[in-house]
Amino acid sequence: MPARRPTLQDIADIVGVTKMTVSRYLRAPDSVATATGEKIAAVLETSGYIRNRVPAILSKSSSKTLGIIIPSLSNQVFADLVQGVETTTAQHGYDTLIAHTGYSAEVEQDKIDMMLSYQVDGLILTESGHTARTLQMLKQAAIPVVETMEVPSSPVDMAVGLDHEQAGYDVVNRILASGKQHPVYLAARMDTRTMLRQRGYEKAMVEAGKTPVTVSTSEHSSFTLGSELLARALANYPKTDAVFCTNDDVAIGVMLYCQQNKLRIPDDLAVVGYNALNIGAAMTPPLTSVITPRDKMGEQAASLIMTVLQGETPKETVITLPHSLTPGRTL
Amino acid sequence: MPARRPTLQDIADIVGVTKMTVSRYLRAPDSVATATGEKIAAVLETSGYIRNRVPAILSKSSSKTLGIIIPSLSNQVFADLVQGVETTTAQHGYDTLIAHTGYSAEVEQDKIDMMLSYQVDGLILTESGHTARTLQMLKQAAIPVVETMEVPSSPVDMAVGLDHEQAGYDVVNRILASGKQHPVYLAARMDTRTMLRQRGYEKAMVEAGKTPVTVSTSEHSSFTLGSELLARALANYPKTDAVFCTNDDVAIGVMLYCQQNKLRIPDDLAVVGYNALNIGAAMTPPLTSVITPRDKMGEQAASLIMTVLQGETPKETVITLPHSLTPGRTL
DNA sequence: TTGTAAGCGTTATCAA
DNA sequence: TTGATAACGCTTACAA
Repeated sequence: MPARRPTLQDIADIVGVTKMTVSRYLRAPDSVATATGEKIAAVLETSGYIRNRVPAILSKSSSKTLGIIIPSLSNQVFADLVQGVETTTAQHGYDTLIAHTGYSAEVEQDKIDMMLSYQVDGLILTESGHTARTLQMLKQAAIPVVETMEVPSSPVDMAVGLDHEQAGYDVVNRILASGKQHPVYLAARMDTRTMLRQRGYEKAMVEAGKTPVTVSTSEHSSFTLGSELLARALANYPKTDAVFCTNDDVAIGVMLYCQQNKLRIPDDLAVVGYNALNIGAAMTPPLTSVITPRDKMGEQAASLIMTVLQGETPKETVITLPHSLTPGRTL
Repeated sequence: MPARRPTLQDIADIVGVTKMTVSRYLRAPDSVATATGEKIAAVLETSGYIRNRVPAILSKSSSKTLGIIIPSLSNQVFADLVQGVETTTAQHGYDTLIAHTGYSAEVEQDKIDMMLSYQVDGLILTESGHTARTLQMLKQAAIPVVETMEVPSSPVDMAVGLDHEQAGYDVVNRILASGKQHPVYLAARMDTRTMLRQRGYEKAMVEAGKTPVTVSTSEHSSFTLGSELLARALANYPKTDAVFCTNDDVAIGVMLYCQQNKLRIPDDLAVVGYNALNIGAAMTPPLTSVITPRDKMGEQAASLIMTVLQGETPKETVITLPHSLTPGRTL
């Protein structure tokens, strides 16, 4: 076991060239004489050299890496977003670093600090509530930043997202058009998107001359939580005949509760979810849910950053993607 | 907007001291005269200085950061593991960097390469199948490495995990003890843990004088997949009266299929899952599932690394944690 | 209490 | 085609 990792100098000493030649070989094998290249290749192989990008980051202040900050590591929604980002970054030879915040703006600040101290070339964020210090850091860092998932009213820099308020509004109008009279909004932990959907719900309700009713909690959303929220809704608002759920986890919990309590879906209770995850399709009847193009958002967010890093100016820097509804049968 | 991020030198120039004094202030405010400290603090505030840890990483070859490599970003299991790791690292002032592999050993190699090139001080891995190049890199890097989730037969370095084969063996014996005659193993994408559980299943079946039957697929596990696997099992092995599922997603899919097809659980079909996620508790009847202490694994894995980084030698470097079964009612 | 000098490992630049 | 040199921004060790 070596005392320390081999450096370019170590390789060069063995081969009998300077580290500059080895460095050249690593980045462009053709820029070195064939014979030299072969010798270097052999030594690299046996010594198990691991490249060290820290010096390059130091001298160029660039790391060929994007940072992605997501709220949660166990949510398919953000996994899809990351997948989309990496589809694009991989094509451009960029790496990605991932950190999660647990939906806390303070943790987000710390993670952004860490990523900036690692000199990421660009950042992709997923929440639009930032601390003052975060905003200051992002400004100072002067790197391209894209906020995703939602489109903030005043973006830090660029944005690719959905109009969640409009989606909520559309869903509720569909529910009302189906003949339901008393749709209730079920909300879990209040992130920004949850609140935007609520606003859309309320707007549609008010326009229809109805009183909006939201049943919410500060807990993480979960399947069991969906059951609890529905129980509370039915207890406090017995007329409830439809629920618009802030996400599919809650919607599934609602459906499971209905099965246990012999409520027919959608006859007794219409259910609409949000994000159209796989489990909804496995339910009986299949869950009606809002389709959100997460991977596309990720791809476009990364594309915006790549464009800026190439010194070009994107045509649009704030992009709103369309939403639609699955052909489920719970509405 | 500045052309580039302010450096310590910039701050120092404004204050009228050397960058060394500013550096001292940042790390230990008391090591600087009170008056000087106040001046520095003021300038730091207005200039929005962001610390740059790259030079320190370069000169000390240490980053106060651990790398965590997980297969998937949308699995509660790995989210819990990361949570456990971060509980420990936070106490020691260490940061974490996360990367995901999509269950590919080649991607794992690339991500490990990236993390090593960022000079992480330790690595936490979640799969035990590594490429030759990965093994060579880990050896050269000479940093503490912990493999988690399972306990490999020949660990790269240290390990904290569960005995999945034993867990599978125990589950199947419980199923047989309940009177079921034809338990089938339902497997999704074959990662190492899925195969270990299968081995335990087969061992128990053979010991009971029965023929093991595994129904599997190369696809990602999902709820819909659980339904499909069960349909295949029932079609090909009509005597099937119990299923041991490689994870809860598959088990839930099985339960949903049973609901649709009026199969009674556990009378017509017993179901056992793996990981004891939240959704299992929301089902009717509640899913019986193997409890895996993910957060504890993460904590212990990180503790091992912290111990080594402090120059001490851990008492045990290969730790097997206990498993148990939820008090569900599907068995 | 503050300052000076050297060094971390790579790459851009210029020279041979 | 290869080499010599300087630079990136910080911290350690030593000096004042």
